[in-house]
Amino acid sequence: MGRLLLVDGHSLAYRAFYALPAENFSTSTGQVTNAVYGFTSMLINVLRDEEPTHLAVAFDVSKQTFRLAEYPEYKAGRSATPTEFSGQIPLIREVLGAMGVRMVTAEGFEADDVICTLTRQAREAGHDVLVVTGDRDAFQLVDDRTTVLYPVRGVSELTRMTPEAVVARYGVPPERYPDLAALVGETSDNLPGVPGVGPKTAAKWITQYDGLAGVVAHADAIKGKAGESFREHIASVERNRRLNRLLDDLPLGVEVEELRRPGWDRDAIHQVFDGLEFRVLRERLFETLDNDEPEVTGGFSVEVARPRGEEVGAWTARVPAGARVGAEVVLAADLTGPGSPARPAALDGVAVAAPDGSVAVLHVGDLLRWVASPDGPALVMHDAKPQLHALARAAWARGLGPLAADAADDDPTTTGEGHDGRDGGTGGATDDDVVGEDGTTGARAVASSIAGLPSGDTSLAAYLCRPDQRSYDLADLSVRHLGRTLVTAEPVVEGQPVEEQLSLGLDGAAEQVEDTPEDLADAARARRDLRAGIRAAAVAELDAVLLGELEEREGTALLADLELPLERLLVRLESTGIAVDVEHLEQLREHYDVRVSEAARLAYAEIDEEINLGSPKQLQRVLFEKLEMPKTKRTKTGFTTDAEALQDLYESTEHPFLLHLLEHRDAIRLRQTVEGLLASVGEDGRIRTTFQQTIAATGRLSSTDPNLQNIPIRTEEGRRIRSGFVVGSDATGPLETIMSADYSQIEMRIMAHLSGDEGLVEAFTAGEDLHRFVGSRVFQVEPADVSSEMRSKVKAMSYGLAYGLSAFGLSRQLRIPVDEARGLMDEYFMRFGGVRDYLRGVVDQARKDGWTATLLGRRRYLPDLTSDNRQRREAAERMALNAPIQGSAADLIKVAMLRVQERLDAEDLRSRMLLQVHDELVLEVAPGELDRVQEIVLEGMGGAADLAVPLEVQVGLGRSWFDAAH
DNA sequence: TCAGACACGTA
DNA sequence: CGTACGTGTCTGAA
Repeated sequence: MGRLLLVDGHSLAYRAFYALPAENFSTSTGQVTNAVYGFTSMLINVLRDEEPTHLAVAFDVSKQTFRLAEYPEYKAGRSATPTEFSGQIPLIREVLGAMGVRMVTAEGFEADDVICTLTRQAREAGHDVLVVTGDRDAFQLVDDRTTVLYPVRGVSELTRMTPEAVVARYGVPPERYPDLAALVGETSDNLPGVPGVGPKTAAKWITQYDGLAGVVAHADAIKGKAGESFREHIASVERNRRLNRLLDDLPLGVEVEELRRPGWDRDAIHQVFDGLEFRVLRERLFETLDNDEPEVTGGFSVEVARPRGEEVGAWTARVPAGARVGAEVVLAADLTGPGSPARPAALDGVAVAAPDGSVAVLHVGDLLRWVASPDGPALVMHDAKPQLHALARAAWARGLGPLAADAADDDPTTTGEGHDGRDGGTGGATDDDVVGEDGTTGARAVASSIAGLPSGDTSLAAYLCRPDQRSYDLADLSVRHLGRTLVTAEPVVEGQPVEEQLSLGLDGAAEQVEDTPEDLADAARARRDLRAGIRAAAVAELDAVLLGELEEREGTALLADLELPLERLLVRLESTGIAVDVEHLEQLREHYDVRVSEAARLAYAEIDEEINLGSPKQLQRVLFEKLEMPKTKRTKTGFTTDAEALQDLYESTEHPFLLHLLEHRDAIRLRQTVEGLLASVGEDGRIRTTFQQTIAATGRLSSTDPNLQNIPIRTEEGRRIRSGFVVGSDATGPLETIMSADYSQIEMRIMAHLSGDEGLVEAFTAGEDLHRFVGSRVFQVEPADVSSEMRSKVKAMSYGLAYGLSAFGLSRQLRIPVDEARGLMDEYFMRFGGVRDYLRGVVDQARKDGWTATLLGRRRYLPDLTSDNRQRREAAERMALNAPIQGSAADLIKVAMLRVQERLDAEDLRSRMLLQVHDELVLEVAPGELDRVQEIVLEGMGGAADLAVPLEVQVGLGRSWFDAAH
């Protein structure tokens, strides 16, 4: 089932022509291009926003139509088409030709009839249809699966005409629209309507008499002047109706399937756009195209060598010192194999792809020695963090001891030992020792070489280029940026019969597989080598392309100096983990469990039945049907039962069920949180999260598996969970305390810095409570006279501003009238005009450039800022307001993390960083190091940037995360 | 079994 | 009709 986009070429070009000032759009040769520009721009927007699968543009071909034959005055009286316009039609056709868009015409008919016919065909084929036209006759096509996008205000905005929208605007359903138009007339077609009859009257009649035919039949019954006028003009009304009926049975000789969106001819587009001197438009077009399936040429074909001993040096010699090589670890078995969720896999070497295209799988020891040597390469990986974990485990397991990059593993039983059995099972080919023939010499160099890996990471590079993408899958990037498919065998999965897996082979082609166990194991290993080899080769090529792209976006330093070092630091945070008091958590679970049962029991007693309290559907039945409570805010599937709504309901009904329900919700959630944490405690009593570095479009980290960035803190009961995160031990012995350090009001400080607003800057240097200070300005009272109510209003507004909050939103949040909210905002902007100017400027700049930027130049691209769809556009505007602020805060804490770790390492301290929670760092401090660590943290965080306002850092200490909070 | 909707925790 | 996330449950479709 697809979506067909049909565009009325003439109608839109015409609109564009009159909407855009010709003098601003002409090429150096004097060719006027305003219509071409407006038309193309609109088309790109619609392609981007609506993502049609099929596409055609209809044009009128001749003046001689059946309508003209019936009514010689049809469309008469139009002023002659200016030559500046008609001259642009061939250019539009050129653009469409280059884009491979099918153009459809029919001799003797209008574009509307073509569109109507194609609409019918597409509907019969089961497709949805979108029609873009400035001709209102098309409204008759609208139904639940056909939408007309009708331009308003030139071509800058399109109105979505659904059946509901047609009814709302004209008072008649879409199929009756032509009846209405026949009565009212259509000036642009020179079809006069009934004098004295406007849309209101026409709609009334049509509804009353069930259509135009009924109106005509009852003509004599219609009273008044309008009725009289109608009777005099019945003939022309009926003629209008004949003329505005669109034809759906033209012999076009086109099948809908032929309209499937074609592959793009990039060269042709470049040529045409060069001629038209469209620069920005070309970028927008390619951005849109790049989001679609690009054309793909061949795949990668590599020969994978497995050099050993002497052969290793021979192979590595082909790589110049410092050259960038792609690398991908070869796992002895897949991580996702059945029954082994997230179990560390053994390493069976590392595939490396040399600049000359040759690929080898090196044993871990050989690779690390090579990297550590003076003529070692620069390794580039894709999503290096999990691979670095595997490498570090492998090195540890081979007797190298904890690595600098991974010094926290103090329990060898969790580090990847115990996979020997599997190695044996897949061929017995275990890796050789990291330590070479020359004994332990060089082990230290090898260890530090891992600490410096990787030199590049293509997933980070891709993320910095386009941080809004959902995933940075190597195969997708390869298709998008290299135009090559990544055909790799799926890794052999543990737990499934190897024979079955291998019989499929690459590309599903049968492979020659002998059936001795040794042969099967060799074949499985060869497949894993090939897979990793192909990926390494892709990484090497992708690296070059993405570095170029990143350079254009001025993000090279961000990658090299921030994200890559941070990735290495995150490896350490993740492998360190944070200690938990399991006993405490187990007691807490029991406690919450009692609360859950008790709340459920009381809730059931109130309603005399045992429903599933976790089912919004069942809750809706009980609340709104059984108990007949007032309806709450609508959701897609009914009425909301969220906590805020339940609280409101309680205030109006005082029904005790609601309290028990809220209590149940709260308790069940806390129990779930604790259970999740308990489930992820490792054998050493520590919890290890995974920090995602390429997920948040603003540049923040995120935490998963478990998420340690959303541990409760707001409620007393929830905070008890934080007491379960405690100070632990390392290999040397127990550490002393947990340290929590957070930035206070980081986002507001960034706002002050970026806006340069004098008042706000002063607020941070005045030594007064921020919100009290702001409140005194807004309400024009002495700071001491700012009431707590004033303070909380101002606080909500200040933070809301960074999110693009509207007066409406503010009124809803504060439960005050919209007018009061608006007054509050006006007053705020009056006092802090710099903030207003800044916020306005951010959106304007982003619309012009296409992106926002943070303090460190991290960009976020927001193409929807020019969308014709108001919802999308306004959503993008709010993102544009927030991205520089949230993103700059993310920049700062990342810088701070690196600064802090740099000092901890330089001074060889045992204390270590455990968690990052957006504006907070959690550390574990070793005995005797407290003062020094506190200095380092205060200096590292406070000095992360030199802003117009000071960066204030609060530090707390305690045996648990709760105790360390302040 | 999977995706979407809902609800809710954090900054 | 306030940004950025992750996780759990329920539900209906596949």
